[in-house]
Amino acid sequence: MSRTFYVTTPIYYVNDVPHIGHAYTTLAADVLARYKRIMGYEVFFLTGTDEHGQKVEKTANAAGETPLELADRVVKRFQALWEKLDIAPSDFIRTTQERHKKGVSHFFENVLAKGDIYLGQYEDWYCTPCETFWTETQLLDGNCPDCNRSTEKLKEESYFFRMSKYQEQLLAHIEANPEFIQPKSRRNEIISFVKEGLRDLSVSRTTFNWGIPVPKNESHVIYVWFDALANYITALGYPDEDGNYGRFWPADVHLIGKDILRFHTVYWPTFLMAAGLPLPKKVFAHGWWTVEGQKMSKSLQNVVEPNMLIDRYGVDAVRYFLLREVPFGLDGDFSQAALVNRINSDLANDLGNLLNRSTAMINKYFDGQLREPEEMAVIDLAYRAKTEAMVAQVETNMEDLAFSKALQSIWEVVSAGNKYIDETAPWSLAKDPAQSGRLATVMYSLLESQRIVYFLLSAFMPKTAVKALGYLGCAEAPTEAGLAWGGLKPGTAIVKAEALFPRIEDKGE
RNA sequence: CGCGGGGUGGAGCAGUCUGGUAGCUCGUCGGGCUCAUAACCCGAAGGUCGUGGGUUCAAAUCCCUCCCCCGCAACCA
Repeated sequence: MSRTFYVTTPIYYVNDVPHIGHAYTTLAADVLARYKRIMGYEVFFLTGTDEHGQKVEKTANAAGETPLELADRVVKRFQALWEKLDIAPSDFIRTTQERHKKGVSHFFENVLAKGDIYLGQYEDWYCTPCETFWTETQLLDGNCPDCNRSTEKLKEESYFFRMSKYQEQLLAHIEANPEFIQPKSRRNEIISFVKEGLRDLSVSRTTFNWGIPVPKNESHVIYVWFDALANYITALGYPDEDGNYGRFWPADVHLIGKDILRFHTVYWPTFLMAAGLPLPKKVFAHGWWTVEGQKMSKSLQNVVEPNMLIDRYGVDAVRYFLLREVPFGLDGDFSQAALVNRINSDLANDLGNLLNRSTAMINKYFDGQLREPEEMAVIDLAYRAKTEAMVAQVETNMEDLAFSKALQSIWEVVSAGNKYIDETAPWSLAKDPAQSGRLATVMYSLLESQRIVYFLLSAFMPKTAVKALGYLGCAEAPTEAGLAWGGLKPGTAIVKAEALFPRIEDKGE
């Protein structure tokens, strides 16, 4: 029985267009999925779109189209971006699909039947022009915080989820499973939130129609979060126990942005508890990007368009930058200057140049043919040991979702390679025919270390890895076994590499 | 007094739990090398570790005061 791994992104709201934030989460999931596949896991990587809710309904009406037409349009943009980013999900779920609606209805009825959903009265301050309910504390001087007009107390019939009932059980789960909510600061946030007390949650709406109807009471639609969160199981075929659901649930990790932490660590787990289903093993909330030092917002018109970045800098440079620049879990700033800096320094100078000088030398000295290495000297063994240690470090880092650290670990070996060349001075060895065997060993070590580097990098930069491995005469797909030293076969023809990442001279302007 | 995180060389960060030469990346300056994408390797300059006080032989690290920044504070995808 093979090991499985299930990773998800949030499903993105179609009222928004794809930006760097969406790309970030989805990219992280893709890298994790690729890495786990290399390590021999059977991986299911899910992303998709959330298409219900009042905002979608309103936006579609304003644009003179149906909500579904709007969704179809936006879904294409998301899918096109993932393709362009070399992101390859196993499935793409849309909340308007039949499989999802069926699953959600079943999930709702299940909890209803267990008595944890009941019909009651929702009462709060309502802003009629905005068609939005606000809580007492959200109001500004009694007025709507959005439009500043007056609000009135309104009652509406609503189904409620008995969330309060699960407060202690949830707290116990969070405390017994330190890995459940990450990073730790977020975990503390949620613990103190839950300790303040959970109230029952309104899980239906009657003020609009664009959603999944409550079973047997179609004047209500199911609350968007109840609907949306369930995608993680409906995409697997829930409630059908056979197939993917039985195979992949519970999820190994839900990757989310920090803005939707509570929905994933309070609402979702308590829904699952009520339904009697296992909880996801881990929820990881990553940080937020600012852009050139400023908060990303539509009104500032500084929302970073990933398509433009890819066209300008290349897909792998963008993939690398996003995961290298900032520790996953912390906020970071996106700037073109920083991106250019990373490309020049890490990708061109360190990584690409190492491949160039290595493959150039073997072509110059050995006609492009990899020779059998002789006995390794101390310096070679140290370099090899460093390479082998990297594999273990990357494994640890990936387990912690510390993408940035994983890349740092890889770059330590890249740097060690550049230093190794300097210290072994192959150009001197090449001048002395008696040193030919020594030179063969150095060249082998140099290329073999890089082969392993690119095996690991194939999770982060798939296209670059294939290209680089091609120069190294290595066509096999990266596997865990292939991470061991000694994979390159003597006799292999090594091609002199073109620059993987040409330096960028104009600094981003 | 709501809860929590943070303020470290020009920039971004680590180190704080388990006190004892303040470290990394980028940038700057000097040197080396010539295989390479003017790349690479070595070295140097640069910090009273937010403020004030306390504990200690010794504090970025422990305790207290104050200042500043940022999250969370429920139905908002």
